[in-house]
Amino acid sequence: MYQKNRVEEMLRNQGVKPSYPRMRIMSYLLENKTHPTVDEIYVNLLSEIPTLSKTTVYNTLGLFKERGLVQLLTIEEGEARYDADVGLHIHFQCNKCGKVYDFYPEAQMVEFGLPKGFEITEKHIYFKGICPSCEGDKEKPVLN
Amino acid sequence: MYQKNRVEEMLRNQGVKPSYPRMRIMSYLLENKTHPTVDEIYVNLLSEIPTLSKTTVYNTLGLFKERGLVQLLTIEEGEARYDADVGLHIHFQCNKCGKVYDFYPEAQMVEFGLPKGFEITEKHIYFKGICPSCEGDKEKPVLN
DNA sequence: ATATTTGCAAATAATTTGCAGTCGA
DNA sequence: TCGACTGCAAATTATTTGCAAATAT
Repeated sequence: MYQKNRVEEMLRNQGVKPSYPRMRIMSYLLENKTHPTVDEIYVNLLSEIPTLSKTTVYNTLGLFKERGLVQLLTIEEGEARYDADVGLHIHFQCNKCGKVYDFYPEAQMVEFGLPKGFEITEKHIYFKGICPSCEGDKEKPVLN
Repeated sequence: MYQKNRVEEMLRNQGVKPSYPRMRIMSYLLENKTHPTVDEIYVNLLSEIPTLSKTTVYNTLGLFKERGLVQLLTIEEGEARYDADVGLHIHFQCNKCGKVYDFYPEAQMVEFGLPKGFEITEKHIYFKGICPSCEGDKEKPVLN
């Protein structure tokens, strides 16, 4: 469980005013490491923040991304997922259940070089396949 | 320039009937290694195939992907890009001009392992940043 | 003639925008 | 009070779907 103050400080550190919706959205991301979509965040917070609008969720996540507080995952076509872990790690999405897993490889396993002149600001590694719990049947996404 | 017969054979090999639109779409991908979006393919082929519809482009690319003839890139949010090179390589997208570059790293540089039980069918590596031609100003995407 | 492919138009889904109301220093 | 934040509704964009017409074997 993240302290309210801790989250507030995170936001302030990046120049983001810690309004109530922003605090709750950041807390949600920190407490639910499930790479939620905008809609998942919206739906789940709506019961606690009845006045919340999806526009605010979009605005807030866009702002967080700009300030480097979150990562935007484009692993799946047609929907944006957000991750409060901004460090380099591998995302694996199961083609059957749609769940996204995290893996933290040894540093030397992800050492790639690019020619001089390319300034890298973001690195994303996405794998797809079948996860152990879905092993057996190889159908396409069912997403519950 | 790809031989008509060569493309036809590629499609047949994967059980795809080589209709005229399919041949042209595959040729476009083979000749324009720019990771085009559905719309780019559609617009560019329209002058040569006036009856072409976007539905056909969607259908065809979906079929190609199913048969492993092309790769779907989700490097950018909100639009699907397609790549006829299905081997593992690094995609770098410039935040300013939006162009997507390809890099072919040494095999040992992209050796990552996952726990037993995860069956991997696709690997994608996406980098973002500023390319040499856009060096100097770090604005956000302009996309021509 | 029969199955497949194509293409229009409508439907859906995610995201963005315009703008008015609200909140906080 | 002023600028920033929020939220509704409408607009935009990408993609999918239903079905009829065209095509090919």
